[in-house]
Amino acid sequence: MPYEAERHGPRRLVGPGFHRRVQSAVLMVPPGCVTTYGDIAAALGSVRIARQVGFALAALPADAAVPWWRVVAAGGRLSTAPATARRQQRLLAAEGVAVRGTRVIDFQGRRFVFPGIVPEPS
DNA sequence: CGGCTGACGACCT
DNA sequence: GAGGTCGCCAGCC
Repeated sequence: MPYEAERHGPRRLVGPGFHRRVQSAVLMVPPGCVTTYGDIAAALGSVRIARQVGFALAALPADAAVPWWRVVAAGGRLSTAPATARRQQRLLAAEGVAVRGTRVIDFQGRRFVFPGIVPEPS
């Protein structure tokens, strides 16, 4: 599936290669499901770059065609930035994903597992 | 090239 | 459960 943001012109696309790889991964997550920064990091090749995944999403423009709200922290917790967390909760609720406090209800059941996710080689 | 900045995650009180 | 510490590393000056 092509990268939807790409069709809207270069200005919508958050540039560098790493950011694009993160966005491609997020686009795989279907509505009503969630994934974690760590899972995306693992899908990209290293569980150690979970934090960079977060920064890449933070750099997204407001009009990016990327469902960033489906990405939560480990254990189904929402992001630590309060303003972001509120927006995220509202967007998740619109997809039928309930949140109590800062945690997704039934996180394991809602979790999207990336195909071919492999633990770090060396 | 070097320092700064963080939507994380694991672990500790 | 609710705080804090620390290692992690890609971008951007």
